[in-house]
Amino acid sequence: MAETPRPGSPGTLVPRPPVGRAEPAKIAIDEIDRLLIRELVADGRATLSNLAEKASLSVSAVQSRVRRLEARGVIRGYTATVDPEALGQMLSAFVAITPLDPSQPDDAPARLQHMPSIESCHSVAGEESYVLMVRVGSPRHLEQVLHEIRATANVNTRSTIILQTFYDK
Amino acid sequence: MAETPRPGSPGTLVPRPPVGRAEPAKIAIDEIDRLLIRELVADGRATLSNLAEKASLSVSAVQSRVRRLEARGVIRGYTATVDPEALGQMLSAFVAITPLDPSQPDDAPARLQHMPSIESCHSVAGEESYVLMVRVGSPRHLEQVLHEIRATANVNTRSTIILQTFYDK
DNA sequence: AATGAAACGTACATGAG
DNA sequence: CTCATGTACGTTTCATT
Repeated sequence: MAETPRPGSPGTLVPRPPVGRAEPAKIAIDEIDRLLIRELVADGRATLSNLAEKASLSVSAVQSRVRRLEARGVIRGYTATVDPEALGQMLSAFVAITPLDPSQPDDAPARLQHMPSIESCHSVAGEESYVLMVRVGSPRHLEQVLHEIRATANVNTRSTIILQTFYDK
Repeated sequence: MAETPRPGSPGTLVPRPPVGRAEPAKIAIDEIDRLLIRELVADGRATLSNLAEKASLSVSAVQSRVRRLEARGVIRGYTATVDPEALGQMLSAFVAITPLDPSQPDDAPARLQHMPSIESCHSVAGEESYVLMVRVGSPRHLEQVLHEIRATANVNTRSTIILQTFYDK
């Protein structure tokens, strides 16, 4: 195959076409779908009739779209949003962890999954290997959880205490 | 007031009573409430009858409890859980930011709130001042968002790319 | 606080155009 | 996708314990 003329030769700092939005979209998700999703994120208990009104569509049409979005996994499910502090989880933190022994199989996420104080677990490209979001009742409780994390997954931890959450859409 | 006898004198490493759960609990949330919350987190569209069955309670009893939890703000609301990748947000990152000019009023969270790529914003006790969770379509898009964050809030940024999310309860 | 029943409203499913 | 129909069900209210 012939090489396409380089749109910016190596070493130049000339950027390529305008950014726009990356649109990999395996299958089509149109504007109506996006509207329905927005509404359902705003109110997970919205009825089909609610949605139909917002979308200026019939209930049936909305129904099939929502079912399709659910089937495709675009909509994963529905959940109640709970105030952690109301449940006594007064302290939240990001906990970045690094395996101590790189020669051993790294199954930290699996080992930690059962711990109820761990809300999420991401593997990351950065100084550490994983970042956890942890919610506990008190500093004492955090200490205990950190000990358990270290012992369970054989990792170092670096914690960043959350002082205030401004928004979490 | 007389000083209470020190339960562990300064300098000792003797811990105090067992950890248990910190229970600040302004008002009572009993086990049934917790069950209802758990069920509603698992399925935000669960009906009162569903919940009544799980709790072995009457529909009316469940109704008043759920309404109370909502009114108190324990249950903040209901939302659909959406797969970010299905919506073309293929890249997520933690972005830690630090104000460049400490003498200026720090209103970074307010300034950034309008940006749709920013999913959450926490102020933290750590090396940086805030940690954002950002979702974008591509590395190019991330670059653009980072520029906008820096320009809008007059901050430095340090990004940690999320490679994979194992769980996010 | 919880129960049970009664009444109401409507959300949802289905099939035709 | 719209429209129309019928059933089922979720919710609300209230009297009672």
